[in-house]
This record gives sequence, structure tokens and C-alpha cells, in this order.
Amino acid sequence: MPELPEVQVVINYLNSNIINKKIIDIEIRLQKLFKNIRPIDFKKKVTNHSFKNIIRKGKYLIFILDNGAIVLSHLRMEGKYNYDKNDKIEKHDHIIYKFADNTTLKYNDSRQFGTIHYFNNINDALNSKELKKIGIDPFDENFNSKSLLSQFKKSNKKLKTFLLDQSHIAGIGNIYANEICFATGLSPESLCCNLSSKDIENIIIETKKILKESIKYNGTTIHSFTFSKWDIGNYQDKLLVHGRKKCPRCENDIIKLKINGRGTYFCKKCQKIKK
DNA sequence: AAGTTCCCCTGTTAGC
DNA sequence: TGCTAACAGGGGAACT
Repeated sequence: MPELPEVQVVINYLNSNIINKKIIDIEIRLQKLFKNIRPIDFKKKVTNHSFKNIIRKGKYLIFILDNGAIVLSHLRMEGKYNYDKNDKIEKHDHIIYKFADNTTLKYNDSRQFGTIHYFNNINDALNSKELKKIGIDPFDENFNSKSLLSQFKKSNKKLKTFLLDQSHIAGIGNIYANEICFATGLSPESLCCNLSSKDIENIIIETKKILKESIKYNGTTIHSFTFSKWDIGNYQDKLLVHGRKKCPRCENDIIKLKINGRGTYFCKKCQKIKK
């Protein structure tokens, strides 16, 4: 389940492989991925162009074409990009970009949850309802307690729910939300409005630290099957609370419950609740 | 208005 | 062993 670090790793992977390669054909095998354009029109508009750059906003991948048009891609749970030289189509390969040098980029998504949007230019993309609501990026220089303090203070959400809300902070998913709560010693059930300024400062610091560290390890790989080239992350070995049975700090049992339908792991002893 | 629940989907796992 | 049900989860829609 790609979150910010995994998406960044994918983007780095794509930027080092597919830039400036002329797209000579696109095969679309799952129509419903395309949200604001008919697949046939997408194919018409993108064929004979090339990707100039790929950037990230939250968990979205923004592919910038040589003519300034934008392909916006969200991987959701299982979306993967696989660049290679063979044209063998695997199960769940839904979009196949064929380049002039006989290489291919395949979008593979076993759960079919991913999405593709097309925009004529970057401004249209950034002003779309998909991107407009995305909050501040943890690697933005303005990502600090000053910019987030009031959002925390006036929110009645649980901390975990707040961290997962992309309109507050961009890119945090379920795994890192659990890790951030653990690192700060705060229960995921704590109410945001009851957090102290010091708590919020710690959340900012730990968020930066954890996401940065994860990118260093190429992200987290927790799937039952893995095959794409980027999918070689090792941060799963660094996770302190997500998926664990015992607290690595105090050896007590890790509690598992659901907050807003998401599996939530925490240590009752090490993580204080502020109700 | 803000917060919560359901739903999309398929592969894996737990339970009988 | 083989079946079914539960689970995984990002985000949008529909609900309270």
C-alpha cells in the first residue's frame, strides 16, 4: 500500500527510466481506471508524446508530458509501475505504454482501485478537485507546527484519523500513521484538540524523520506478492508497532483495533491517551 | 459543517 | 481437504 515514501521511490524509479522516450502506442485493458477522460481519447492525446518529468503531490504521481499535458496517477492499494524490455503481459496489467526503443511501462493493479486523470496543463491539474484539497507536504519547508497548530487545535478527530486525512498532511497512510503515533508516545485515539503544542511539535518532527528514513530504505514492502522492480523496500524491518505483537520498548502486548475502519496498532503503556 | 460509515476490488488467511 | 467468510485499505460518496 504505497504511501508517500513508496510513491517517491516509484517516481525516482520512473524518472531514471522513462524520461524522453517516445510513446508509440498505448494499450488499455481496464477502462474504468480513467476518471475524467475516455480511454480512447486518452490514447489519442498521449500517443506520440513523451514524459518530460514525474513529480509527486501527496500520494499522487504527476506525469508531465512534453507538451505540458498531465497524466495524474494514484496507486491506491496495489498499483505498481513496471518498466522493462519484455512485452509479456502479466495478470492485472491494465495499461501498457510502448516506447520507441521497444521497452514498455506497464501499470499493474490487482485490486483495480487505482485512478488515472488527464489534464491539458499543470494548472488545470493543480486546480482539480483531486489535487486542490491535498494538504502540506511533510518535505515542504513550511511544514512546521506553526502551519498546523490551528488545524490540530480546532479538530475533534482522533489523532490517527487526522494523520490519514490528506487535506491536513499529504502522503501519510495507515502504516506510517501508526508509526508516528508510536514514535510520539501518543495514543492514536487521542483527540487532536487536546494535544499540547509540544505534542504537535513532536508529531511534525517524527513525521519528517520516519518518512525520510523510509525513503532511505526504499519504502515499506508489505504485500503477499511482489514483482515490480521498485518493490524492494526494506523499511518493514524498521516498523516498531505496525503489525507487531509485542511492544519493542516495554514488551507488553500491542493492542489492535479499528479506527475509522483502519487497522490500528499501539501500545497502551507507551502511548498516552489525551481525551 | 464536520465527522463517520460504507463501498469499490481481489488475493490471502482464518475458521469450520 | 475444500469451502466460505473475514480481512486488507485510500479515498469518494452517502450518510448522521
